[in-house]
Amino acid sequence: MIKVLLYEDNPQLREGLMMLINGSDGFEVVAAFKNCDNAPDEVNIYQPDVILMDIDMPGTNGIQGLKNIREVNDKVKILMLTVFDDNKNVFEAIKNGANGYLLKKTPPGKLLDFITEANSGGAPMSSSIATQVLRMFSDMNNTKGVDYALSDREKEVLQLLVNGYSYKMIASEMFIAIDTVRSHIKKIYEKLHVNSKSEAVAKAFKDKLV
Amino acid sequence: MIKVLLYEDNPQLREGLMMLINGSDGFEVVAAFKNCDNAPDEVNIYQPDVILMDIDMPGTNGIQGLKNIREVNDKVKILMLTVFDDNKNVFEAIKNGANGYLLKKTPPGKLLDFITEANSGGAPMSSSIATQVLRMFSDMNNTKGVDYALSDREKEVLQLLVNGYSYKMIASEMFIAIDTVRSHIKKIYEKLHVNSKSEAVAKAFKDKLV
DNA sequence: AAAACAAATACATATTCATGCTATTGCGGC
DNA sequence: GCCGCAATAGCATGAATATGTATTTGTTTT
Repeated sequence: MIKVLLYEDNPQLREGLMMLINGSDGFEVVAAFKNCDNAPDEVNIYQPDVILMDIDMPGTNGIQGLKNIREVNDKVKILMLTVFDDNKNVFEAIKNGANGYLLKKTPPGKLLDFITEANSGGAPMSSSIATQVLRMFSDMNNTKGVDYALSDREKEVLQLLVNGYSYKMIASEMFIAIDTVRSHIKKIYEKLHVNSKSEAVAKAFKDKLV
Repeated sequence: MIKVLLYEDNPQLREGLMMLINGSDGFEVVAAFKNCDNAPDEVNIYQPDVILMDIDMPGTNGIQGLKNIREVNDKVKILMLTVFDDNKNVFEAIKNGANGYLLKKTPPGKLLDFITEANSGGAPMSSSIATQVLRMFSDMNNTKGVDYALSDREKEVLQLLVNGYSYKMIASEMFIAIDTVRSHIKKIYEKLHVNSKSEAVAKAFKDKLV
């Protein structure tokens, strides 16, 4: 028996979900609330397996509710429910430990599957959400950004700068004279359009050169 | 009719998949190959809607095949197939524009659903994969890491350092004396366990303090 | 072959940094 | 009321950095 806790402000939808879930073998709604202002306490009391959490609720919204619950319990599976697959909320929810993200238009049969899936450690997502997540992921990791046309040697020097090496240390690390280090760094500054070590380091991080 | 292109080195599995897909209404295998050494050309010739791509293949592996195809075609949907849900490959595949990631143990009926889902713009994933993706995502964005107990003022100074300001500029920006800037920075260095501006900047980025 | 560029080295100088020590003020906790 | 701490400020000194100019030696491109 999977114990479900429900947070949904719309009375019709809340009742509908309760009927659906309670009417299905192996599922049970242990409680349902119209806001998650006291979610952490309620989770403690009812010890659900899975929580269905609406995103848009008056008072404490779903994301905040998620955070509050996660502060006291990182074991219960939390599925976020929303009307729109808007980028920002998806991102926030995932960051804060949601186990899945479903659109409200998910058909009832599918919803029960998703609850089961979450309960057994899966990460159910409506397909449009999954697509977004993959896109965010690949965007985030493919920034390889601007090409400053640094020479190999200059890249080496920059790498060492980022590691916090002084000119002197770079010189001995690379077996070259300190004056050579200077000229490399000057060239790097020109190419990156900066004029200090820390700016170069910052730029290296921002543009994922390292 | 969804046109499917198949890359799978295991003859039994390849035949099995062909039979399954060709035997189902609305699906058709346009071609099947035991390696993806010439994948880009083959994609051009057969114009499939969806590609099922095994990860572990002799010669060009699935990830490399994915990259090669994506260089000439970013429209065709590519589903990666694998025996293991190993972290590194999932990550690589997603980065390089895979549309979904399925375990080979996916039941046949489900597989057809997944192909349909991919074809209509979704991102089908076996649930254990989806769980991994979410975890990677949240790890990556929740590093809020170590707490160095910087005071508010120290955080301001660090922020300006990261922006490439000199002590003098920070002083005038914050309306304080340059010696005060020094004191703050000395304190920051102690707290971050560094001893130069660029190390502090690097640490700020690494530990997502900014 | 000439031109362009990368890598290495050298010297000079002004500015900026790192570090030590000291000291005042104001605020919150005990 | 005393203590600790954050924020402020000053002074001194040696080390590191930024910038300009110049030369030599290979490699690659045209």
